[in-house]
Amino acid sequence: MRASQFHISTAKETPNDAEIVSHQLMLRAGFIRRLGSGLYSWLPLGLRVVRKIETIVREEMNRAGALELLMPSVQPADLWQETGRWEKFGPELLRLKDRHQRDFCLGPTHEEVITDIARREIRSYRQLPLNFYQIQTKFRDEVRPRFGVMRAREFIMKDAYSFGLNDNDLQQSFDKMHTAYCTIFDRIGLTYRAVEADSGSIGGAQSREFHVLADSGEDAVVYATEGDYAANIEKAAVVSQSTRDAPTAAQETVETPGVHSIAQLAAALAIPDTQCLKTLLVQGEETPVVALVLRGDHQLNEIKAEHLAHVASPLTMASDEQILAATHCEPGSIGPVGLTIPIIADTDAANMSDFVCGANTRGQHLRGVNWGRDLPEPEVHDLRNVVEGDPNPAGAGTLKIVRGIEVGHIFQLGNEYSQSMQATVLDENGKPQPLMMGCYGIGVTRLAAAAIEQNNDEKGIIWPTSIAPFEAVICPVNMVKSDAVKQAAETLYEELQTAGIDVLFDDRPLRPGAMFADMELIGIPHRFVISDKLLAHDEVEYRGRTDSEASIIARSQVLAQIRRSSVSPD
RNA sequence: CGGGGCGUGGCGCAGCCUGGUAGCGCACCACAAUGGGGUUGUGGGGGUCGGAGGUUCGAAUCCUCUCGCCCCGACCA
Repeated sequence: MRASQFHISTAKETPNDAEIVSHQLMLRAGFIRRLGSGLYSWLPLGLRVVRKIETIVREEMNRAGALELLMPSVQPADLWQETGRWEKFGPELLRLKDRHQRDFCLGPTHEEVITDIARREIRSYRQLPLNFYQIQTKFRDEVRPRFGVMRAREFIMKDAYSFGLNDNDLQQSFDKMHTAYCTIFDRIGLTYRAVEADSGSIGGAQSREFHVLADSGEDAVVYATEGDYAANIEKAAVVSQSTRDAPTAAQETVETPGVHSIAQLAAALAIPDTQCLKTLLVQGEETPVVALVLRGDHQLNEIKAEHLAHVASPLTMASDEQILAATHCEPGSIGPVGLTIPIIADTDAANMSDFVCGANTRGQHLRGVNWGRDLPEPEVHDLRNVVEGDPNPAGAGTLKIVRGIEVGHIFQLGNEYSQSMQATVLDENGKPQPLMMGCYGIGVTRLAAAAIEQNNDEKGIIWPTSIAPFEAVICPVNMVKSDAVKQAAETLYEELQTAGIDVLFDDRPLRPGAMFADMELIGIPHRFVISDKLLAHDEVEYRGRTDSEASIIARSQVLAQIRRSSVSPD
C-alpha cells in the first residue's frame, strides 16, 4: 500500500475524553473514531488490525474443527422468552420493535439463536459432536461504556457453540477450544493467563477466562507462586489460616463521634483495622436484609456472597431505609450485636476475638466483643476476596494478584438451553437426549485494545507483527529531490510485495522526522529508510519498532532482516 | 440510577467572573525556501460559541429549561 493512496490521519494531541493509553493511541494514530457513547468506527488502518485478528481466530477455530456460520444480529423476542432471558438479561439487552410492534433485540450473545438452529438441524447423535462459530458484531447496552473499544456497546466478537451427546463430548470440545485459545493468543504474541472463573448465573461445570495482563485491566487475576493455579479473584477460594483466641476483654461501649468508616474507626481507637469488624447489609432472599460481616481489612467478594442461599441475587446493598428498619441506626455504626436478622460471617471474621464493631447507636462502637459470648455464633462462609500472600488453595505456595483484561471466556453450558428450548437428538437407543452445549467467546475488538495496553511506549503503539496494520514500512528520505531514492524505494516496494510482505510505502512528500513520528505512533514493526547517502554504498537503514538504534544493512538483506527480527511483544 | 465536570472551526484550548467587532496552537489550502527526527516564512479557508426560551439597546458571557459527552460511585456501615 502506498501511503499517498491510503488514509493516514494522526494527531499530536491526545483527545481529552480518552482515559487509558490504548484509547488515546487508537484515536491519535487514526485507528478509530467515536460516533457516540460506546460506538466506534474503524478507519481503514484500524480495520486492518481487526481483520488480522479475525484471520488468526478463524484459522485456529477451523483447525480445531469448528464450522463458521453467520447469524442475524436482530433476534426475535420469543426466542429469548423461551429461555426466560428476555426478562432476566436486564437493561443490557437492547430491545426494539419493528413496524408491527413486535419485540426484537440486538444480540448481545447467540445461545438462543444457535440452539434454535441446533434443534432444527441436528437429529441424530451420529451428527455429533459439532461446533459452530461466527465472527460478528454484538450489542450490549453497557451501564457505563468506557475506555474506547475496550468496553464499547457495539463490538466484534467471535462466539462458538459446541454440541455433544454427553459430558464426555462436552469435555472434549471444551479442551479443544482451550487449546485453540492458547494457540490464538500465542500466535498474536500477547502475555496472557487462562484462569478459573465463575460461570455466572447459567451454571455449568467448568469455566475459564483468558486474560491479557496489563495494569489497566478491569479484572484482578490471582495466581499461585508454585504450581499452575490461576483464577479470577471473583472465583479464587480463600484458605483461612486464622484461629480464634479466647476472650480476654469485657465488652464495653466507646464513643466514636463522626466515625463512619473502618479507616476512621481504626484511627480513632488507635487499633489495627484487622481488629475491627465490618458489617454490610445486603438484601436477603427470605428476609428483607442479611448482615455480612468481614474483618476490617478484607473486601467482600460479591460473587461469593451472591451464591449464598440467604442472599438475594443479584447482590444488592440494603437501602438506607432498610438499614434503619433492621438496626434502628443509620449507616456508620452498624454491628452484628443484637441484630435479629441472619448474620453470615467470613471465616476470618468468625475467628476474631475481642473485636470492635458498630454499636447500632449513632456515634458509638463496641470493643471487646466476642462471638458466642456477646452474640450468637454466626453462620460461616468464605465471603472475602483473597489478598496477596494468602495460601494457594490448590497446593503449595502463596497467591499473587495482577490486573488482567478479559479477552476470552470458555464455559460448559450443559443442557440448560437445550432443555428450555427442547433441543434434543436421538441417542443410540433411539431415545431423545438434550444436547450438551459449550460456549466460547473471544472479544476481537477488545483484543486490539488489549494488545496496545500491553505494548506501547512514549512514541506510540508497538504492534506484535502478527496483527500490525502493516508489517513493514519504507521511508524514503528526500524522495522529491532524488530520482535515485525514488527508484530504489519503488524497487524495494515491489520486492517486498512480491515476497508477500504487507508493506507500506510512505511516499508522502514529508520530511523524515514527520514520517518517522507517524510510523512509530502507528506502530509498524519494521522500518526501512532509503537515502542517497545509503544508496551510495548499496545499503538501507533498518530499525525495528523496539530497537534502541538503527542499523545499516545491505540492500539485498531486507527480506532476510524482516524474517529474522519479528518484533517481540515482551 | 446518584454525584461531579465539560460542550466555543476537524483536534487541543482561551475568552464567560465584570455583557459591546469570536481568538490562539495543531490540522487543512496556496506559494516559497528547507530536506535524516513532528522545518520555516508569507498568504488563506473554515465556527449563527450543543439546542430552545428568557433578561437586555446589545448575550459565547447573565437566568431557565433541554440535549449530548466525560469522570467518579454500587466497599457506606
